[in-house]
Amino acid sequence: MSLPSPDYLAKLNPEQRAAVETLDGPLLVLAGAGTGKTRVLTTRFAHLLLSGRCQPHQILAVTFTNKAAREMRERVGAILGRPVEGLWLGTFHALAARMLRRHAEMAGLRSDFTILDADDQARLLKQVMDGAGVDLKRWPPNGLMAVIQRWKDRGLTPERVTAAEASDYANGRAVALYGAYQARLKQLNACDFGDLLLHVTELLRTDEEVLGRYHRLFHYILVDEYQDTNLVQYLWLRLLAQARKNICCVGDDDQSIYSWRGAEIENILRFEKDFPGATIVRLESNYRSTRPILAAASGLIAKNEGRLGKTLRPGRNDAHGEKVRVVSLWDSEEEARMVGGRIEEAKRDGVSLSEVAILVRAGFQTRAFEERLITLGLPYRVVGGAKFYERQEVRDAMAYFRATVQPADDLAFERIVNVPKRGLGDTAMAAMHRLAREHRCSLREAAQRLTESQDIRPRPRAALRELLEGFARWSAALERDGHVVVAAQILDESGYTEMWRQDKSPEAAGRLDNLKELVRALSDFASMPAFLEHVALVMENDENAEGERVSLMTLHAAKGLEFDWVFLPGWEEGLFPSQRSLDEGGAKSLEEERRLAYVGITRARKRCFVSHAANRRIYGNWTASIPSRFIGELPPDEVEFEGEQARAQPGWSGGSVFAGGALTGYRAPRLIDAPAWEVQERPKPGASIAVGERVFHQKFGYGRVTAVEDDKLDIAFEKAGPKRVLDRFVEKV
DNA sequence: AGGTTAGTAATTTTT
DNA sequence: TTACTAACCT
Repeated sequence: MSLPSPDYLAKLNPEQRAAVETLDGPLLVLAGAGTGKTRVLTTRFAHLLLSGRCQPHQILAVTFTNKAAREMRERVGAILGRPVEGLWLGTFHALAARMLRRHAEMAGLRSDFTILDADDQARLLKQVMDGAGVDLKRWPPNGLMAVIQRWKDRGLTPERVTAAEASDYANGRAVALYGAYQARLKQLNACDFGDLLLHVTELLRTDEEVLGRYHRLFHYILVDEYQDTNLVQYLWLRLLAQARKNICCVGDDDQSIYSWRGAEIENILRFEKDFPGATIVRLESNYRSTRPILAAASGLIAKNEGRLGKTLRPGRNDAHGEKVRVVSLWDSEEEARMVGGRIEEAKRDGVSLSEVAILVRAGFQTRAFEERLITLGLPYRVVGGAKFYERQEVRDAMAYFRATVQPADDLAFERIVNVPKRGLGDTAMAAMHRLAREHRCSLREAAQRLTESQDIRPRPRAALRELLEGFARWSAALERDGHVVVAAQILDESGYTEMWRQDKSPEAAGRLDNLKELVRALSDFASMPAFLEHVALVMENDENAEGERVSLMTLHAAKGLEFDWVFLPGWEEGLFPSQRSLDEGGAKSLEEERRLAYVGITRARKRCFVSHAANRRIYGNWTASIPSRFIGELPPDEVEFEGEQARAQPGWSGGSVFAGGALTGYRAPRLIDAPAWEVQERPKPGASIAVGERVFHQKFGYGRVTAVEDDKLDIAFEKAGPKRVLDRFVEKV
């Protein structure tokens, strides 16, 4: 290939170009934040095709999100000047599902197997545990769910779980329960998300013939976000790459933030060992952020031990800019006011609100900011909240569709058999399950038998018969009238829409809208099963992205995004880094929290505000907190401190002290002399307490006020009984 | 069968 | 504080 550089290569910097043009053998591209990772990936894809190395269908390109897959598809198409078809380009799960459908019978499934979502999984596992006589109070199903998922993440079928990998959950019954759960899935012709990769990997591991077919098929493999792969995904990739060894993984060890979901940062750390002779290319030229922002992020992440090492340098000439600002505040309300005020200022200065984001550690933190933004009249959107396909009414409707198409889908049938209320209670359901067990048939067949027996009262029996007739009618109508028409018919004739019409709650109208939207969405698909597959794998979240709005989201949800202005509130010990995370994972988790902080800072193009509050309301009561150690780890020369001085914290590595102070204009005028976090007084002492209110007393605990006389209160304490106390000794809760 | 209440637990969630 | 679940009452 000694032709003059094609246009698409000329646009790359030398390191990017190396990443694109190193085509043979294993390649790891360490792509720092904002270094043009997507460009490299898509250009490489296009380059493979344009250089005549292979055909489109001979490339396996894997992403984690549908969004990333879509983006890659579009950008490759743009470079090639035409849409590309017949690609093996998609998420790990979508690609695994596609493979599994081809070989379903080898995994004990039919090719039309159902993919269960988290909710179905949980219900199924609970049933299995209940059936095995497990004490569900002592051993919550969620606990076992997590254990099983970790096993699946590690490529462990029940047979492969060794003593060393076993869990002491439910007195050592976990593996047996796992086996029972898998057996039940097979019976239902279903699999969960973890199974998609587990089954396929197991197949590739044990069947050379099948493995050989894929070796012949895939000439090149491309992997995005490699730092987030779990063990089974790694095994799957390694098996597929074994023969030709043309695997290119792109990722950033400093942005590995999903270990709690099974991701193993070790995958990327030991790439060179796993793939001998690998080339490593580092992308360190950052085109996104100003120099101070990069310096702050780099200084922070340098405190991590377990990393390959990489330093972001400004790739733009205009990369000077304001320092990262660290703001100290009295309490979380003041913090919300500060952020709101700053956003108003930014807006006045012409910054678009769609270029402003507030990134928090945990979902519940968004609330305080939402309230503040509402007060100020600033439009916002919360990214990653309840997703469309996870809403109750949508899931119910989906269950109706599933039960129509798949008569054996017990989970779907059970979900809606008494929704709307048809008078079927525990007795009827127990009878149905008993019949299903006796005849080894689906619940739907059992229900059929039940309507022919005298086991339940006439009223529920008639209602059940009507439902079953409905299913028969609807599935017959599918062919004739088309899935969109029938979908609407199902929701109407089942009484489901009517149920929400009768509902007086304020959400009812919205739910009816969602049902309409769902039926509309069906029209984008060729058939009902195609739609169900799409929803199971894609779970698209149509955010109301349009319009100028401040974005509110968790740090996790922000990975891969960028904004001109970024606010990072709540940098306090216990909250960020999260105490829970530290308790569970120790030093390793601390490093992951630090990576999360790094992800947060590197989202910012122009301005970045870190803040912490001395007092925060947690589960209703005020708690004092100290600044996050991460604040002390920011390189002091690259940040500017604002607000009340803080003493150096014991745990601070830098030992730096807040400089400056008293320039905020946001700080509440009190307690000027004392460092904010030494003060024991609660921000809201118990003013005007009325009869009937619940209060807390240091000595007597919680109680309810039964009478008020001047400053004296009669309180019925929950533990200590009735007492008379002075109002200043209690606080409202 | 279904609604009410008391008790309990509480991050992050690409598919 | 809220949200969810499991016993409890009607």
